[in-house]
Amino acid sequence: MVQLGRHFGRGPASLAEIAAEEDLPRAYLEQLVMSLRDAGLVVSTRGAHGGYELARPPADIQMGTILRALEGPIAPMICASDDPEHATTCDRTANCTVNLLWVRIRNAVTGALDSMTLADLVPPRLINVEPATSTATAATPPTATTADPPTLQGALTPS
Amino acid sequence: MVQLGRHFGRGPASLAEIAAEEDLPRAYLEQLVMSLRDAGLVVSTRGAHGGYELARPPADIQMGTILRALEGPIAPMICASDDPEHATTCDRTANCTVNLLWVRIRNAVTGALDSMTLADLVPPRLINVEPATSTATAATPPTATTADPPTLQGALTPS
DNA sequence: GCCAATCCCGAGTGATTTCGTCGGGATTAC
DNA sequence: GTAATCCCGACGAAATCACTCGGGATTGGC
Repeated sequence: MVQLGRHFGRGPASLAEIAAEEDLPRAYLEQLVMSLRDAGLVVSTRGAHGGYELARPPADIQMGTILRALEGPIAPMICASDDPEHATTCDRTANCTVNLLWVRIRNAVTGALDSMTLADLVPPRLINVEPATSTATAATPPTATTADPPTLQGALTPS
Repeated sequence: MVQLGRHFGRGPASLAEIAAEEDLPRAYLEQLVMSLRDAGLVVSTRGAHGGYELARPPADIQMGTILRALEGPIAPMICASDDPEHATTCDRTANCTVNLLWVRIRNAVTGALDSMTLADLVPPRLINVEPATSTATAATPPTATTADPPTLQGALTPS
């Protein structure tokens, strides 16, 4: 998750920590992270003070890779899967012209997905509301500390 | 459905006909077509010899319109809906940077969807069971181009 | 006028997926 | 040795999807 990206370079983060920050049930998060680990995206450290951290820098992790790890191959329809392994040809395939549409959509989605990396979604330095352990939040370069990067909000509302 | 497009100009087609051609349960098809009718995409004729037909020529019906009629607003996630009406801001919206990703994906999908019309999917004149070898393999002359509409902001990678 | 074909429409069902829980075992720092 | 943490399989609730049922309303043909 993005949370881990934010945490990159600071050692492993425990499930409890992430769950608290993300406001998700710990047990559920566990399942998700296991998938990510099986996909080689995160590495785990067992025992006390253990936790998870990214296997490689955020910029090297495409969002598509994450999604595929969590939800399987990208496929708007069964007949248009990302992964040839699961290309179950629906019985209609022969005369199903709509397939072309699905494939186009899938390409659009995978394109969008693979054109973004985790680094694109890790806020430069988003100061959380947590008042704990305040490390003098503003002690960073002048531009980076803005809480609302223009690029982010630009695409959000106007549709 | 594509079937109706194929039938365009030949008067109304009954549910029974379409169901037979599509190999779908009649009662189910009924539901789908009702949605399309409510959206003004098809018009119905009641009584004996009644049926459904397209409200306008296939080239004037975007696939996106069909999909929206059948499945509601395009939204990969609740926080990134097509329709501002249903823009339910998830409680995390404030610090959820992933939203940017979803919006991008949604734009990619809607772009792909709205760049195709029903006419693009109606086989020019597909001879049904005939093993016409000539059309078999080379059958994507017009569409094979990376027809990325400019609205897709270049997110599409050429496959 | 009657009948059959057809659309109209709301309610119900079963399978699948998604999200989430539970309980206990294994590993490691201190 | 003990507490923190990951590991892992199984279970359960809720939503969604694909589909069914049953009856009513409208219309063309006889």
